[in-house]
Amino acid sequence: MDDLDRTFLALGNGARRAIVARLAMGEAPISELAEPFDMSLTAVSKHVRVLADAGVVTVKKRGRTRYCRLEGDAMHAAADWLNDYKAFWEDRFDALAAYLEEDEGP
Amino acid sequence: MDDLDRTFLALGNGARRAIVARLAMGEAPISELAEPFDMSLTAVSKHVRVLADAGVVTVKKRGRTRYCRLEGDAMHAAADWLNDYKAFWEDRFDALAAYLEEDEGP
DNA sequence: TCTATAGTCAACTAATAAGTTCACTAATGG
DNA sequence: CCATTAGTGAACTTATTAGTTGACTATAGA
Repeated sequence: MDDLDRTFLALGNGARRAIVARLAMGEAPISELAEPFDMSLTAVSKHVRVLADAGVVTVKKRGRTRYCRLEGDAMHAAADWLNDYKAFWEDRFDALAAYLEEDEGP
Repeated sequence: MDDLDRTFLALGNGARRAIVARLAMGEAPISELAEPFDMSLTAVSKHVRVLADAGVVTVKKRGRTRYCRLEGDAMHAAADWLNDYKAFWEDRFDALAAYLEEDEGP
């Protein structure tokens, strides 16, 4: 499994995307991330680990609290991958053809 | 499981992303998609089904052949979701703050 | 020091994913 | 008609995911 696999799989879950959305507003402890969910803290902690393994978030311990924050790089890579196919939702097939010929393709 | 879940999960596999890359060059039958893989046709057929269930590709039967082609909408939605967090890889936290205040947030 | 808080770890269950093989259907071409 | 090609379906294995509970560690605060 490669990095992109892990990133896309991490984002393929609504709870984890909600965590990402929350962290976009600023770092937060795991227990705070867990509040909106009808789910054990353990379960949320596992979701955070999936995001962390994918590099989408980093976790830092201060005292007894683990603070999570969003890291852009993994999502950037995923967005870059997707954007190679922009032509398919923008009716710019000419641009895609040009892109594909320029190199080995996406 | 919602649409975005299915799309991200579908893309969270290298073989399926390779299929998407191939289809960006034009539609292709499943047996042609299978050629580069060291995998049974049945397995590739299942990968195509995962992509189709996510709306990433459509499959049309002509004669005994199923032609697959890329559909932009699902990937577009995924790219849109990711682009809401662009500020995290572009050091434009001001822009994100503005975005988050403008409405309910991402 | 004692208690509450923050979170992890281990063990378990139930569901889903990724692959296989084999049997099958449906269309093509000679 | 017959063999080949294209692909599906069912049954199976193995691994992973998502969640649970209960016991545990570590820190904070009165």
